[in-house]
Amino acid sequence: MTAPSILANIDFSQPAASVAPQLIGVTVLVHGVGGRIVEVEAYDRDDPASHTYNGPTERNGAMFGPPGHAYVYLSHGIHWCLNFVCMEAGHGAGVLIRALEPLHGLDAMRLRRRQQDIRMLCSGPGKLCQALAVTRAYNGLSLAAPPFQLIARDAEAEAEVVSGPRIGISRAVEVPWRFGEAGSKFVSKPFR
DNA sequence: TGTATGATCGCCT
DNA sequence: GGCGATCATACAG
Repeated sequence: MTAPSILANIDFSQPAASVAPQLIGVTVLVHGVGGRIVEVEAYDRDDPASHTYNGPTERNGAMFGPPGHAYVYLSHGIHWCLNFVCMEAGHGAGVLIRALEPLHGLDAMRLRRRQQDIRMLCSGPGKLCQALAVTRAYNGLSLAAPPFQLIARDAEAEAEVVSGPRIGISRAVEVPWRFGEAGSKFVSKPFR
């Protein structure tokens, strides 16, 4: 059958802007290292700021694959960025994972980041990929199987989600598709 | 506290 | 050949 699109109680076959706020509070681990998601951004096919806006290419191919998989790309020739693919296969939407609250494997993260301050380990898309050792090798992999592990957020501890404009883009600047946990000290930039 | 800038490379025009 | 879904450092105030 088709790949599972429901992971950690989240249906990844929904639009990215619907999936994104639900991801706040979900724990993501790579080889057992990671933490709670506290900041994400949604990108859709009909979105001038999305890599998929102009259709499938070799780089963005994973986002046109099945939902619940990873899309990993290199930013500015330096930093890797991790996305979760949304909607049905062939659509081209995803959610950029921008920041985590580090919980598991802190020693490994500190070594990889060469940084002791816990707030500097995963407070940005490039930082968290370095902390979790995510590279192109993980592009297209299912989030339902190792090395990935998704853990649903605690139903009792519902996260309060706030939103605002996305960061570091030059088109569709005012679309409020950045989502974060209210009051979290681990986001890349505070929400206003 | 904030603005500016360099690093560095692959994708897309 | 231009330009990033970024980050760390170097300044200015």
